[in-house]
Amino acid sequence: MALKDEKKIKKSQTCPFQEAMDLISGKWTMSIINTLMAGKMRFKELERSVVGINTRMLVKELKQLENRKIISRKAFATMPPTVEYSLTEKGTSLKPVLVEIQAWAMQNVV
Amino acid sequence: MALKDEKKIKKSQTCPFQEAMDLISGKWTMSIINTLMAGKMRFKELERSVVGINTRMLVKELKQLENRKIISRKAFATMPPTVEYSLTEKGTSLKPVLVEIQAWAMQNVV
DNA sequence: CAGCATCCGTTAGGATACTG
DNA sequence: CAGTATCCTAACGGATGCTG
Repeated sequence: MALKDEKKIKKSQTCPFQEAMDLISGKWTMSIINTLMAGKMRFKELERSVVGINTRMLVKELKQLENRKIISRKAFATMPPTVEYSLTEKGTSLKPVLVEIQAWAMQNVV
Repeated sequence: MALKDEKKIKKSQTCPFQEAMDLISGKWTMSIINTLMAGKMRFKELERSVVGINTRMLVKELKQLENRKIISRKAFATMPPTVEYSLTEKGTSLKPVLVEIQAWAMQNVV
């Protein structure tokens, strides 16, 4: 059976900036991307690394990020299954954004 | 009477990064900040500049941003009333973040 | 392990009428 | 003009059990 929580990619956003914000928004999105900046990671690893997230949210985010070509998913037909997530070129290019947010956070939220 | 939609500042976030993300997230937040980068603006001006937003959302965002010291509000006892919103030092310091997001948006979302 | 399904409460966001 | 109030819907997010 198909998925229940099928993702609906919001089309027809106004400007690219809004679309970017739409992507960046989301409680866990940037944390996941940030975590993946360190290198590829398996599902369970991510679940442990991104403190506080739960399975459903992680699955959801990963799917959305995959759809948006921010991350890529590689599954291996092992038993038990192995799935590796890593940033795409597009995903990696978010690094400067991440850096600036972190810099701002350190200086201001303290 | 007090406000109905009283803002509840989410306390006890984990790390500063999460807090920053919590601030940045929000459909209109960055657009408003971006608009205010150009200089101080009145309520109605903002409502017109931030395309697609409605009164309730603008009020809500402005209040939240004021609470977080990102913008400052100056009201003048004229008739009809005049209220000017402008970025604080803290708000202006978000400029690099904005720049990076926009750069990324232009390159990737196209 | 990787993940989908289900139940469920909370928040975000939208439309719009109204007031000092 | 600068908001407030009210009504509503759609996402977001959390907990947890189950399966190939």
